[in-house]
Amino acid sequence: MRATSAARGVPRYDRTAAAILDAAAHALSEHGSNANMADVAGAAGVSRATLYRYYPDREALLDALASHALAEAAARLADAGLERASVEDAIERIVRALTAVGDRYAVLVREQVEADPDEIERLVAAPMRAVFARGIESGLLRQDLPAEVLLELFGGALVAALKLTERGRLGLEEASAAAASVFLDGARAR
Amino acid sequence: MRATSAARGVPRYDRTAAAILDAAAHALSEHGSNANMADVAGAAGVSRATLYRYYPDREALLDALASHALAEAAARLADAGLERASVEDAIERIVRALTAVGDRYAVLVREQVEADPDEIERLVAAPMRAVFARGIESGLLRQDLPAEVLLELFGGALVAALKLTERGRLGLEEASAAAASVFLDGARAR
DNA sequence: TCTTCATGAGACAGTTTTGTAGCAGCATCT
DNA sequence: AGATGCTGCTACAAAACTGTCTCATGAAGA
Repeated sequence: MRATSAARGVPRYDRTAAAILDAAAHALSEHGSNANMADVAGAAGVSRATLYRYYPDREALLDALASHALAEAAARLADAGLERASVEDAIERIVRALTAVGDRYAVLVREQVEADPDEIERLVAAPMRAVFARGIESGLLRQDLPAEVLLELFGGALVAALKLTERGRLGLEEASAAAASVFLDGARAR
Repeated sequence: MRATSAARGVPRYDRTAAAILDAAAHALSEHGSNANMADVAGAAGVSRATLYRYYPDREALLDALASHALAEAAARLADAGLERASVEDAIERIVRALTAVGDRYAVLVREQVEADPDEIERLVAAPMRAVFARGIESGLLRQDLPAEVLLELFGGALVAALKLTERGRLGLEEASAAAASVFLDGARAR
């Protein structure tokens, strides 16, 4: 096929592909899964035909979007050096890392695209859960709730922070700080 | 006489309408907005034609569903006697009230149906915000965050509780208690 | 300048979903 | 039993969306 040879040699292809993906992420997180391919194309500033040239069908687009977001989140989490930080620091770093991916994260959550559950677990959920487990074990975090539950509640706080920023109620920094602070205080052992 | 005739004269229609709405809520919260009218009809145990007889189009169904959920949530909140309870009690009662509406609330959130924003504000958001404002003013809750922000974070905890139950990770009671406890501790003044 | 190639525009078929309509069966109420 | 009216079934038209294809244009690269 032509696409493969083009993708191998030409940087241009990758560049526009990424641009489309970026715009698509934005469009989809606004309109939800209701968004057409036409809507996505429009948001990306390309024609519908071009969109289909880059992503053969809707599924391909969603998959690419999901793995892109996952990769970005994973990269930021990996850079955060969670293992070497205190639990409290680690939690704040997670908040900053994931709110930064915000837009794309929201897409993944709303739709149930769920790139590859195993990859999500390995690259995102596991490192976070490890932090919580460490906190529980060390006695910093309350021990009456399993790490899994804390993880979910933490996710709720994250989503809330994103909503606050989307709504312009707070800046990203303030919202992240508020979410981290409230969650941490709530999760801390007495 | 009038009351009984009103209750007995139209009951059939209203009863099936309510039954359809109930099944629709269930089907929609499972399949998301991807669910067809056919799916909804199937879930409700009626034919597609009958579904359309009760709700002329998709929008009418969603609207009815939204206002039904809103009414239920509002009723439970009103019954909770939030003004007469302590802030801590009030927050726990809100959690119980809203997680009970769970299913239908999830539908409203996932899609952006948003019944009537004014009604939501008046019947749900305002009473809750009043509790938070009272807590802030009385010094029970932290004063570095506006009630609006606490409200959003609280919403995040609520959604997390619903997810935990949907996933079978915790029972509704446990999940509600965990969410209330973590949020309350996090929102409490030091 | 000349070639190459991505792009936009638009037509097109196929599928899914929506909403309407008619008709016959059946349950409920009198 | 008889009348009313709700229901399911089926067919149908219209719309929305998807995915494919062709062709002319214009910009980037040799």
